[in-house]
Amino acid sequence: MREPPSSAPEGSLIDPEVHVESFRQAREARRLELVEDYVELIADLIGDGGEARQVDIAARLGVAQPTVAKMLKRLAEDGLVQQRPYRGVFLTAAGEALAAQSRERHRIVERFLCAVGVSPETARRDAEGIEHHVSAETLDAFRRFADGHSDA
Amino acid sequence: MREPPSSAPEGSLIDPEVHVESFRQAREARRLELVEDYVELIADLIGDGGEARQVDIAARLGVAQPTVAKMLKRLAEDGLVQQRPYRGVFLTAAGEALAAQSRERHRIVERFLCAVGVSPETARRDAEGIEHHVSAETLDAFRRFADGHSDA
DNA sequence: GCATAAGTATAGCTATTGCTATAACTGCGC
DNA sequence: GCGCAGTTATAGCAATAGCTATACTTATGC
Repeated sequence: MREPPSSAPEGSLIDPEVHVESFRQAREARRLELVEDYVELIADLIGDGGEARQVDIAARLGVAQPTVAKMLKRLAEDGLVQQRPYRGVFLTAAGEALAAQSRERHRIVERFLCAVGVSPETARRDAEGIEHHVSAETLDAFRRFADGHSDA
Repeated sequence: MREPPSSAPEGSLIDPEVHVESFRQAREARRLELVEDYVELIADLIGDGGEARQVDIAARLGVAQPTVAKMLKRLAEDGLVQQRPYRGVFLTAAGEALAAQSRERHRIVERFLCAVGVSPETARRDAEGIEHHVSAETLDAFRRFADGHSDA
């Protein structure tokens, strides 16, 4: 009692393959969000005070210290950070690279939001979530726009 | 060997409370993402073909059918959908409301991305992830911008 | 140098979201 | 009305990300 949807979609539904790909991309981004947040924050903490302690990371992220410890173990397995027991945590070359990239993207998104009229506080908070879902092409458009409207 | 960070932040670090709040908001958004995606998709499927079957939802989302079944049970517990065993799934009034809101937000974000010069395909894919992290204020800015540049 | 405070590690729990495999049910053809 | 194909339900597993409680290590003060 269902006609094959081969030719004419009768509603607002888009191509299933595109749909799947969009969701797949969103899931993938969600998986990487936390990793990027951690690496970005560790880079900031090291840049600010010379070291990144678990308690500081936990306080910044708003989570408990064991949660951070577990995550750092995973980041170490992924080769992004290096940790010495009971000592601080450092970024590997790969970690530095990812942090730099994340920070740059974050900065562009935040600046862009301000450029389109969002208040600085909201821009900062929304950028934290949006940055992970911005593709290279969109980031490029954001950068161009922000550059062109930096003082409007 | 660490001075108290009471007065002057010497690096690029923002106020810890703001930091925590940003991450908390991002985590909260992440928790709601899936729910909104499901409800939005169910509304689309019903609007398109009159019914939303688990296999169709699974095919669109790119996940397995049992994953959908489990999620629908949760949505039913949350009062967003109503399901009859071995029959289709329907949206409750609350589900309809959430779907309408999600769809509207999705539409605005996608339209906005196109307005700033992103290609339609990329706009569609990025919107799927971005929409969940856009606050009311930012959405308003997006809408204003898209309305003013609909044909530029 | 020893006690205490601060920071880190570990154990064990929960919830979420994905999977595969398989059982149960519906509806259709014949 | 029986069987088979399609659909849904259920069971059980894994990974992730959070938590509390507690043990361990380091560093500091005296």
